[in-house]
Amino acid sequence: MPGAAANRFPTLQKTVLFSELSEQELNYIAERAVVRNFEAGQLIFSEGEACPGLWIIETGKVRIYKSSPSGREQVLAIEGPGSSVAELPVFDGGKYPASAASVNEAKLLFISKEVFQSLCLKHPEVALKVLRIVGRRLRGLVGIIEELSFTTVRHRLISLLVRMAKEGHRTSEGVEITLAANQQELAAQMGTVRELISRNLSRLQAENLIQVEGRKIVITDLPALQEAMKDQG
Amino acid sequence: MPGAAANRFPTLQKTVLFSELSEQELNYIAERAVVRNFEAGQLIFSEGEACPGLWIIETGKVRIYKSSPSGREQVLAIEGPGSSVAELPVFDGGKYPASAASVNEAKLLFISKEVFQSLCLKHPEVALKVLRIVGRRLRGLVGIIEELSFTTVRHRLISLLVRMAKEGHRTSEGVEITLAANQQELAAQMGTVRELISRNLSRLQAENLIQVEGRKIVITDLPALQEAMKDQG
DNA sequence: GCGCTGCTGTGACTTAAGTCATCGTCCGCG
DNA sequence: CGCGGACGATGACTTAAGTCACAGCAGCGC
Repeated sequence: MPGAAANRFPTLQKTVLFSELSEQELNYIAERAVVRNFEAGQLIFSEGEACPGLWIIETGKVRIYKSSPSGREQVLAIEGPGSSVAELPVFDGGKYPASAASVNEAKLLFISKEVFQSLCLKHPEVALKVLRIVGRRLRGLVGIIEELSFTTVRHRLISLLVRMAKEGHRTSEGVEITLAANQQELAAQMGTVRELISRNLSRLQAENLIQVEGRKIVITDLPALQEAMKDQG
Repeated sequence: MPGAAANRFPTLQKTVLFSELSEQELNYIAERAVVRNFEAGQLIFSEGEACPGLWIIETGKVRIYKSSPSGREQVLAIEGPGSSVAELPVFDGGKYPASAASVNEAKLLFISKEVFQSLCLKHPEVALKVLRIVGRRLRGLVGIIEELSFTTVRHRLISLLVRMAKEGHRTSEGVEITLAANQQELAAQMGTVRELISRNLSRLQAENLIQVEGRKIVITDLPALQEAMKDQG
């Protein structure tokens, strides 16, 4: 099936993990990878399951999260095309530490851990790449811990808005940004509940720092918003 | 200095990371490693500093932690002899994501990232070992996030006591354990403040679940203690 | 013994977080 | 048009977390 392999080729090449491999090696992987399609919100794997291999995202976004017995969720990361998911449990032989689900419609490649491990042994650069990626992931987790442990929901929300402001577009009123998700999801991303998102947005609006119109938010006073973040560090 | 190298040899051999290397290779590393001694509580590196290499613990314990502007601390991990510290930032070229300090008197080996990276390229098994260790670390961090995000201080404290109970020794009164650190440090390990540790210990005692005598704690009713953990999710 | 220091216990209080219930609005669909 | 579902706002309340201040008590040095 060289045809099928050729189809997957462009994705693999774009994948950070494999960017330095030769065409031949990419084909080797492509022939051994399995494609799977997921519809929006579909579960990819669950926390606690044995981990048979790793996933490469071809299209769509994937949400990696923990859920509590009481139904609350904490998002650990959201990954997009070219990223890999579950690189790590592949190596220590343990279970998945968290669950993953597609955010929207998504197409993923699955690579068994045997194939991947032998690839790492043959091409040590790949292993180093994995380490680099995992490094980024670890930084992300440490950041979450820092926020959970030291800051308030208000602080985390402002922090998100300020980060988004960098990519929003300026208007005469201020910087305009659009929330990518509903409040339930935002809450999961900052480890709290929906109501607190709603309340804090209202409060920021009452303080004349932002203007909320549905998911569109105009940051009317960015400097003051950043200042408000420092207040209760 | 073959003599100096020989001195470091036993440690390297015991190090999880290098357990599969030949004597020759261990010597290669030993000759390029630098020994450094730290007194109790001394800073090894600070969050945000550039990361010139990784550390191997020969003796003593090392505390990896984040600190907040207001002075609070959150412990991410405590590592003992044979463990490595800062394996990860070595690879992605970034800064240290957290700080590290010796808990007690400690002796560490320092290996520059150049030496270590070339070692990984020459011996892919080492890279896989690193990945395995990093996997464990990542699980630890995810566990902290889960606790911070879903549970109360009371829950975390009970959880710690129950874990320690496995290694405590039985008496006629119950299982006896000894806290390894003062309350300030316990608080840092569970991401809270000293007062809450004190209060929660008192409360558990008032509920007849434990008996506190300084740092010695007798768990008089282990099953009930475990039950109390389930109560508030 | 005296005073210093580090550690702990606790009261009194403030504030953040979370829960529960309710209501309104928008939107799609039969 | 009217119904239902998803989403968001919000009031009322409970509880956990954190802050501040202070007191008590071992242990140590002089």
